[in-house]
Amino acid sequence: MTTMRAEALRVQGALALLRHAHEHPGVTRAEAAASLGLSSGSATEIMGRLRAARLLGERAPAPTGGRGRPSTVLVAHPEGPLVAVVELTHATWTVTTAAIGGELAPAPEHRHRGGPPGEVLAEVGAALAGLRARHGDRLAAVGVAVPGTVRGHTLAQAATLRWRDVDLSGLAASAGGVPLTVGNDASLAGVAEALRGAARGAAVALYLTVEVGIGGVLLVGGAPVLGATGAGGEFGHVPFGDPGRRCPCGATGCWDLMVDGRAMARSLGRAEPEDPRAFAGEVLAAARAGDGPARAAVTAAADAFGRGLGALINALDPAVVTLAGLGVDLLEVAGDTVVAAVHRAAMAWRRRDGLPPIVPTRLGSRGPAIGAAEAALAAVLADLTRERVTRR
Amino acid sequence: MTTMRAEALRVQGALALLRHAHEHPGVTRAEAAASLGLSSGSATEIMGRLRAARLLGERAPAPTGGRGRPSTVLVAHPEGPLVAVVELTHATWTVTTAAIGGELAPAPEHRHRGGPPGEVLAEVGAALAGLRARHGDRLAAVGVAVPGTVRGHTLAQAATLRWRDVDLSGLAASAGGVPLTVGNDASLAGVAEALRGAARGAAVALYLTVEVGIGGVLLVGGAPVLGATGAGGEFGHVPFGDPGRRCPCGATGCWDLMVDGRAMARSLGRAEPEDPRAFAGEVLAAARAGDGPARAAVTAAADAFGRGLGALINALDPAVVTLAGLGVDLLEVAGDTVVAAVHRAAMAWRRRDGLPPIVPTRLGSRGPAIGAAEAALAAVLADLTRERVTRR
DNA sequence: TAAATAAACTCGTCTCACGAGCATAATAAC
DNA sequence: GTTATTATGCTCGTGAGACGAGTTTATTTA
Repeated sequence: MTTMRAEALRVQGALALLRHAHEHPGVTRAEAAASLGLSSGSATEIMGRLRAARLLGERAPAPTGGRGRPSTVLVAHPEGPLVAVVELTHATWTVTTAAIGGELAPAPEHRHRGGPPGEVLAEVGAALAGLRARHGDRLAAVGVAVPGTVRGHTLAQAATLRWRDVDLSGLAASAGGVPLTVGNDASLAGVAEALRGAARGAAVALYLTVEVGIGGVLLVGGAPVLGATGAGGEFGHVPFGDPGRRCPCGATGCWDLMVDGRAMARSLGRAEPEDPRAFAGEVLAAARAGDGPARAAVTAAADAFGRGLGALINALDPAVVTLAGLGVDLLEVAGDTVVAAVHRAAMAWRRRDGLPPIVPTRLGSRGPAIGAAEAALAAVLADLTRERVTRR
Repeated sequence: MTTMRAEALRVQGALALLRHAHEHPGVTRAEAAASLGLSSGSATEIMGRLRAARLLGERAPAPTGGRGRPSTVLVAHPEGPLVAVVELTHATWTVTTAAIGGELAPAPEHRHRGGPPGEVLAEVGAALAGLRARHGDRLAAVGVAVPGTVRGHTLAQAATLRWRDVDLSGLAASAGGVPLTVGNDASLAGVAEALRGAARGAAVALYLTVEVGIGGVLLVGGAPVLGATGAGGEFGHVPFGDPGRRCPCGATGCWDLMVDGRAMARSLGRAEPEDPRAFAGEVLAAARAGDGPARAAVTAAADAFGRGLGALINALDPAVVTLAGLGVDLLEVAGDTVVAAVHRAAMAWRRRDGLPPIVPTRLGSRGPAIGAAEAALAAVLADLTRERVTRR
């Protein structure tokens, strides 16, 4: 009866190399060994074990042009573990796979009719069963990104889908009973941005996405700060707005209400739009085309957005702020207004020392899926601690 | 030329036991081995190495009353490493030591006249030199808690001391050139609360202290989220207050202005007090004694405090909120008001699911010193990764 | 074709943790 | 007071991982 600690210790070196290869796709064995401080002998030994365990493979390098024996490139083992990645949006679903290294296999986007959960989940489940049939035991985990509040394996609330308390653990069963990780799309996109996007390497990063309301997450060392119940990152429901205005969330003055399509409609004297996201798109297009009232509405939203951003920068001191969704548009159309508002809201000494850069997402709409893949792969790597990665 | 990775791996088991003993003072060897999953043989071997390295010792147990051979209690080695702990407040300084396990040696509190930095630092430096003379090489690090903004080893700004850009690295020299960790007093108190106080074990905890303005820190897994420049936790400068009111920090509407002695003075129609902290104390005493206007002023502050708290709970979703300073008084005198305001500011589903407990600090005024000791000891433990903890 | 260079492989050695068996220190039962 | 019971600590042979010196291999340059 060998204890877990010993096993964990044993595979430490192997796991370190595996993690490094995952986090630095395309790295050569020699580079990896150097940055981990491994001797070439140890690297050989560890690679032998990882190859035998079907975790990591090597391929011939693209010729570097330099002298000396070329080093092999570390890649996912061709028969190595895969994770299934499910991305659910208010109108589409996508199922694909990712291997160590994090790259997503291309996959088609399916539209759904926004019906009851069972209908959509059946389709997704069938796709997962297909992956299971194709890849068998290689399928090691499922990562799911959903547009709503997540608690454990259930989607507690998804306003755009009009779903409540939907249990997603059936998806794990469809994929053969493998571990399941479920996350909010914005949180996962933030993770992706911190691991492989515009916030890579930042010790503390803030990710904010504006669609209908504001979603976001604080990332510390690439890990999302999800809070005690997994519902952290509700920055939209901090009262940076008009204290007299009641939010559907039950609080008043929420920042949410000042930034999105609903706010623009109010600025323009219109009724609340059916689809605030689409409405915001129209207003932004008009503003880009030079329409005066539209510009004013966009500028007002940009100002409110920047004011809140400045306050969050005061409180959290991120090294970088990454924006997605309408945030990118506000930055493009009224970047000066955003920056000026951030400036005004920031503490004086922060202005002097330089505020963090505010940059658009680099992964765009693939963020949630990439983040879901990372979450699932992290679970797979963590699980290996218990498995045997021994010689032969 | 042995690489670092190998050394790090070698001492892993020893470090794990050492950390466990540090984090669970008074644990027995048998308990520690069980929770780390070590066999009794391994525990013996590791303890042998740790004893030989003068890191950990054992003492005879208090009789448990149970059957069987009693297990020894893990304690800091009597000749083991010590850290010097410096706590600087607006009116006092204290220098003491802590060993593995984190307990502070009792030490007198010295008053200072709030003069120029050199004067006070000379006194502190002399005390550190004294510790160095007494303990020699056992003194392994210095941890400092200061009432102000810290950047690296310099105290960038300390309003109550009227210091700016004071370099503290001289303190390391006084102690014999050992590593130095400097931290903001509120951040360190938060760390202490998370590791050994009321927030122990919480995955995410929020610590807030009200003195003049609001200091605080978010703790994730016991580690402070200090942000990119080390200036995170400025929750007092988030605009939960009156948007028209300008804050000395350069922003407007800061929460700070609504909660402390200055706010109470405004409520009472008084001029801004010289010493807002002392003034707040008087108002609280009057409120406790039943004075009507004082009660109203305290209630207003409690309401503003609770409103901001609720917003922060929305954004960060802590498992527990720990209060210090005036926050404790507000909770005692007007706890109902605080809780009601939190309730109103929280999102509806959070109200339903239960808000996190809001509790007073358990470490009181010793928080900053305990946190400084923890920070310094963490540096010492991290350093051991490179040292040899080998047999004999 | 040979020299230079960089990387991978081989193999003897070291250290760590394991675990089975034995020794020890306390309480409980008689 | 003596013996059984129980939990713990110690001894020691074993296996695994990483090291590093020396050797082999693959590529570029002369």
